[in-house]
Amino acid sequence: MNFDETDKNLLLFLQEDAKQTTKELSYKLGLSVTAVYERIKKLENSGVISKYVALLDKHKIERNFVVLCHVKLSQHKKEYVLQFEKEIMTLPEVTECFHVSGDYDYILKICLKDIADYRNFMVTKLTTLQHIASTHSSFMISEVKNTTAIVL
Amino acid sequence: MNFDETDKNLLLFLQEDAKQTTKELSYKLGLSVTAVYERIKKLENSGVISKYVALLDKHKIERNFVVLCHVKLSQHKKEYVLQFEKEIMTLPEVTECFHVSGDYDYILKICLKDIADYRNFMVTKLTTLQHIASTHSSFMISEVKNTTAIVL
DNA sequence: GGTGAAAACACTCTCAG
DNA sequence: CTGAGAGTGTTTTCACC
Repeated sequence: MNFDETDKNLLLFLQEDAKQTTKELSYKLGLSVTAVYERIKKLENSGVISKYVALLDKHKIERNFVVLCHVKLSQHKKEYVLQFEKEIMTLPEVTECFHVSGDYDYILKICLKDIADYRNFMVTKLTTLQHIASTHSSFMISEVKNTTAIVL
Repeated sequence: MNFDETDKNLLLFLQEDAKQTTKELSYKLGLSVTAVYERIKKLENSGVISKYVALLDKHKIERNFVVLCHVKLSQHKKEYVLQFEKEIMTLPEVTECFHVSGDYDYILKICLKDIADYRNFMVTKLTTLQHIASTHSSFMISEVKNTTAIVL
């Protein structure tokens, strides 16, 4: 798909605040309401905009103890990889899990209440998974930048 | 703040799809439109719901080359830390940056088009920052799980 | 806490140009 | 792309359980 400057600006506005009305956006973009409406529908229907979501304040819901956990598997057999990934999917504490290159196989982002919950999670959930060779956790000290928006 | 089961379900629904009407939500929750409306307003006004955003498909916008980069500073002087964080904030390619405990000081998530853009970013942007001792990058092979929703 | 209804308003969506 | 109109959802208030 091809994006002109108006599309790029529109996508940035919607990534910052999805509850703006087409009227507000039409003013910011210098277009008519209908023109903006049709551009948004095109971006939605083509799948460029995948979904609209509410973001929560991690402090207010007591999930601001964030851990980035590196995981290494004992073997890279297809069966082991698939089983590990399947089990990770079911853990609500794990909000992100990326299969990566390098010393470790996976990097997980885990959102918890405090270090007691972290200990509980590691002992009763993560380390009970099969085929894990080792893990290495980094605790988040502060969130320097954390955006869902991608600038085009 | 205190959340009952209805609030928890409501927050989950809104984290999955923020464009649902209060009518749809009232049906799913077994409440009246007014009751749902007032709960949502309360969650918005208290800051539990911090914002509503559009999420984009990284493949469709050609930013699906994701790198998780570990950065170590040469010294932890307050001045160096603040300068590094300030500069990171201005880089649009960096969508997330966490100050963490452990061997490295920061973990960054960087979204780019391809490995050529990665090379360019490292050479012309990241490694030109002051006070960086070392970096270690892991390329994302696959996204096992990537959600913005936190289950309460 | 909750319901249901009514009214005013704003927005979405379609259509002719 | 624009402007206008019809349809729909939002928002508020109210009496009441």
